[in-house]
Amino acid sequence: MSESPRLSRAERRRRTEERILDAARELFAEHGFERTTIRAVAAAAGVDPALVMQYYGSKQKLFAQAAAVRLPQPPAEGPRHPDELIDALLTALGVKLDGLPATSLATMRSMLTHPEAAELARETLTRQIDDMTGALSGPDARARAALLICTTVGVTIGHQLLSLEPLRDAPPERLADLLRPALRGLITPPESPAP
Amino acid sequence: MSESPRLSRAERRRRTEERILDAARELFAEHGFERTTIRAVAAAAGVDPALVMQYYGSKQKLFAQAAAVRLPQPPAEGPRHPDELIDALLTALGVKLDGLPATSLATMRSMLTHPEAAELARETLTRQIDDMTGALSGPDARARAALLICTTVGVTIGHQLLSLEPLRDAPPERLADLLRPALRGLITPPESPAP
DNA sequence: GTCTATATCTAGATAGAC
DNA sequence: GTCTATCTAGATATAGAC
Repeated sequence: MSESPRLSRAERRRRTEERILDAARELFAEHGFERTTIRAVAAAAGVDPALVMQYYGSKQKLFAQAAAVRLPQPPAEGPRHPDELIDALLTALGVKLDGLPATSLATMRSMLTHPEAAELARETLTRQIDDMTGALSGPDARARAALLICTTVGVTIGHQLLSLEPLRDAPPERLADLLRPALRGLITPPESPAP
Repeated sequence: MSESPRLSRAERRRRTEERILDAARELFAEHGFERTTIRAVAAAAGVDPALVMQYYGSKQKLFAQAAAVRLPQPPAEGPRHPDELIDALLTALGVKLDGLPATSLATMRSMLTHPEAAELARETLTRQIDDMTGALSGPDARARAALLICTTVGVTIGHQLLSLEPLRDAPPERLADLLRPALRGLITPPESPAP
């Protein structure tokens, strides 16, 4: 079981930390903050519970690390073509792909019941809304942006977190195709035909 | 403080039970299952914690009562006019109005982290999806119905549970108007112009 | 550095006094 | 019938042995 023997102490420690964090992410993503125990995380990572505390200080801090989202999208500069926007949306929220990263799922899973996760989610979503707002033209851009983001959130929840059977069984690309006209309905400025 | 003195014992008890249930609904809706304590419910209802147990047996059972949704919409018979469907959707999920009943909020708040709430939510949403499916024509009716429901769920979460500022500040009717084209994009059968 | 053992805290549930 | 007091379980967090 022991890996290559030439691993520095620091390297071994780094790997253990990472293993713990990965385990935490998965459990937080699956069960949420409250129902995930330090013991379970330790067991999943194959370490002692005390070690988890040693490394991360508290359950809160462990969650903060596990759920920290490194926003990967600074692009969204100025208005773009609607179809690009739609694709960006579908990609960004992982509707297209088979699943969001555990990091995002962890935040999402707990955002309705854990204050810190709620704050994190609000910040992330607000930022996404702001980016999207800049890309929209016409009246009520900010509200429309918010509705766009919330739509993808709702679909993600139904698909990834609740596993609603009609969404779970449908191929992701098909869902993306079905969603396109709806998203376009929010992207197209209201009360004026498409430009 | 004592009410009209001519209240039968049974009547007084009934009112106390109701007061407890109301308090439970609000706290479950606001904080979720895990973070709501029997003690807090009792305090909010102005009774002793033991009384809550006496009446409802367990926290689980109290939650089940508080979150039990009496589905108020058997209508949805056969296909209708798209605009009617849209209005029904917007009304049903309380986007239009100022808020959902605490009962529904309680279920929603906990559906991502509490297994029983998740099951309840799945049943309710699946039923709504089924009703909606029957009202849609064209291919992939069930998937489109699911996307419609999830959209309203996402907006409700952003609005009522996360209080995203762009949604919180916008008048509900305005949001409804902005959502209409998007919902229409899912109601209109794909790959064919509007009938 | 790692783990055993334990302290402490919180909350659900219960028993018995009034 | 109502409440005080308590029991119990489960979890975070810590102290100290190895």
